[in-house]
Amino acid sequence: MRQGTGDGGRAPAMADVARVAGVSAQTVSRALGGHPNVQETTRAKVLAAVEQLGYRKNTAAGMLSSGRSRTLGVVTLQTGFFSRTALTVGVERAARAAGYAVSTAATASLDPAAVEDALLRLADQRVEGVVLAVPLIRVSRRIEQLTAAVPTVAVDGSRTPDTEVVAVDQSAAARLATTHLLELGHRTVWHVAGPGEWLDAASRAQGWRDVLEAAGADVPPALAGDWSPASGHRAGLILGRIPEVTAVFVASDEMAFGVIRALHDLGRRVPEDVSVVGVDDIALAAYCSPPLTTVAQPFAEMGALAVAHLLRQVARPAAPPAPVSVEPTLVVRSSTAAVRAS
Amino acid sequence: MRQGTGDGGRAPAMADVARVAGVSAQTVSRALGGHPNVQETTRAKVLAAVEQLGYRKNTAAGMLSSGRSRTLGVVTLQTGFFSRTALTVGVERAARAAGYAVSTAATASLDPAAVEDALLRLADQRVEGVVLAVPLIRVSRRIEQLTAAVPTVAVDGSRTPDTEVVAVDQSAAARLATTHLLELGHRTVWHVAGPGEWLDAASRAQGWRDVLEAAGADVPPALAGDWSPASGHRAGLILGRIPEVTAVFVASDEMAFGVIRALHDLGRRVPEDVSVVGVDDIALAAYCSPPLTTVAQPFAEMGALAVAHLLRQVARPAAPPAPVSVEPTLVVRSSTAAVRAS
DNA sequence: GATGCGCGTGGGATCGCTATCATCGAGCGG
DNA sequence: CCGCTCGATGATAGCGATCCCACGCGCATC
Repeated sequence: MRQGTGDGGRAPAMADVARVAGVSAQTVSRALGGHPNVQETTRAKVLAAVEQLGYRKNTAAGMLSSGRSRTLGVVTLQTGFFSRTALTVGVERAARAAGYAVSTAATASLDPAAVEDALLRLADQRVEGVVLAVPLIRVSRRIEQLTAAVPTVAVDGSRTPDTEVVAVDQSAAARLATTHLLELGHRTVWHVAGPGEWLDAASRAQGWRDVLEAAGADVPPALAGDWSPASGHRAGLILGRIPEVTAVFVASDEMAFGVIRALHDLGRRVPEDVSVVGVDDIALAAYCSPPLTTVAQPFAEMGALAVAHLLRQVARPAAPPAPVSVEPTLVVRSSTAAVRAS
Repeated sequence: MRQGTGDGGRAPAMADVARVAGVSAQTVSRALGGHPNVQETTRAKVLAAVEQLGYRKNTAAGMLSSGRSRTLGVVTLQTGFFSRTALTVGVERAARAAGYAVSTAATASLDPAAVEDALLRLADQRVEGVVLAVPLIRVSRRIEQLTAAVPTVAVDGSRTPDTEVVAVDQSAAARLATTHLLELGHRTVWHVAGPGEWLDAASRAQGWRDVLEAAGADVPPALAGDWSPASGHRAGLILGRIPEVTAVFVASDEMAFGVIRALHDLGRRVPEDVSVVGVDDIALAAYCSPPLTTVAQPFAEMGALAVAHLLRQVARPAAPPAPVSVEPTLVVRSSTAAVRAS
């Protein structure tokens, strides 16, 4: 009747299970740990005792004893950005499937000290691998040490000397968007970029510039936002006042809607007067007005890929870092249109 | 020169710090644990040794020894819903401020078995409190046991016998929205609800119905969505074909934009022909077209409040459960307009 | 028939910390 | 000046799992 939870007695330990099953604690450990050399009948007895007592392994004890935590860490930004959430979901799913727990450490800023702090919190938990889902502006000596001490995968293109990289090719995303706009007949394409410190933002700007230059088009100055719809709106208020602006590539969907709203406020229609392309393909992209042409990024897959790399590295620490690039895809909706023959 | 990380030697333990500081391990423990009865000079010596060795406490060992984890758990849905992300951020910030770590357990569905699994994962980590951020459809016997075993706060209005509740008054949110529409002169208000299993959705539907009945207005049948923009779009395609629909209260912003898109597809203008109100006040609400009138919910504050309750309960287990209700606020934008005198 | 090997099992020792109790000196009223 | 309390520190015993080693057994080998 003593069920583990409920009465006052402390939770059952492995020794209790051993007693009930009529074996040693050692055998219980092996049976539960999936070791090969345990007789099937013994394992069954152990499992029955576990069931009866409602026994659950004490992870702290296991960790202390074995030194292994079977936990992966994620360093992420303390924001509701769609991309980060989507990625974390992918990481968690993949990790759980591999029998690993996931511990996330959110950092409030990209400041090296804040990132160090997040890494330290993960280190305290003795995570066996880390997914770095923040764009590192500056890599401090301390960050290098911390990422060198444990297998680490960066998912945003930033890297430290000992970091593997699994990232969407942001430059390719930008080229996809810019090329699409040029093919629609636009003379050139303007750009609303993300914050300068984000590598994603820089790569997108670079891809955009490359395509324009290759096509012999003018390269207008890029405006910078902070990923927020409000910053997109501010940029849009500027672009909307420039008559020759007919095509804009915006570095994120949320900013893109801000841009569209501003254009609308200024009486310029999308896509009739100005075509707009975003990046991310958030759920709302297809349902706001107008439905947004955008570049989709496979965040969940990236999370899964990052975990796969991590586990490979955990299993075989000698494995050499091999950057992996995931391809984005263009989703054409109604915010882009061919230039009218005027 | 041996810095903890870096060379092959194992990480420094408390005994190493003790040796360097010239005191006993026990004193190191006390100094680091913030105990009162430690001389200031001794504490300084210990801190210096810690700094020199790059020592960090082994949380697993501490947990095993003391039985306390200084960790709070969050049970959440494995989705990118804005509300859940925002809430988790609030929880994390508040917990960290109180010196607690946060461990999240995502569940893929609302199925009791899946929720049990998430709770078990948290129990395995010996969390000292749990924030239940999932709307419980059905509370299994097992869930009751698990939530009774540890202080628990539900943040969505669902509850088990031993659960405290910190929730936004969803019924009030619905009344705010519905009243706003009636005051604009609409004869009645239609409703696109969330999934039937969600208590939030049910409360919003109830509040909507209450206001209509109190005003002596017709209560049209409610349509149900699944929170996704796509489901809002489907509902909108139905509502848009009914000529007498002039006002719609939608249970979430994302669905609201789906509804607006559908109305637009059918040639009905928002707000000229139909007024629409959403719930949540997501970042995009102000920047899509038209800017959405919506009911804002203070998610981050709720997270902080939940943590406060939890910590109070951890400190004083006898404290009686006291449901707390947080008030939502109406944000009027351009998706609602007075009925034209026709 | 002794040797050796592999398998299934049990018996400590151990991980790093905290709780508990013991100790030792300083301050103080009687 | 004694015994008392109280504050600061040290020694010891766990917490609950895993690791390494030893042990007994059956079977193939020479």
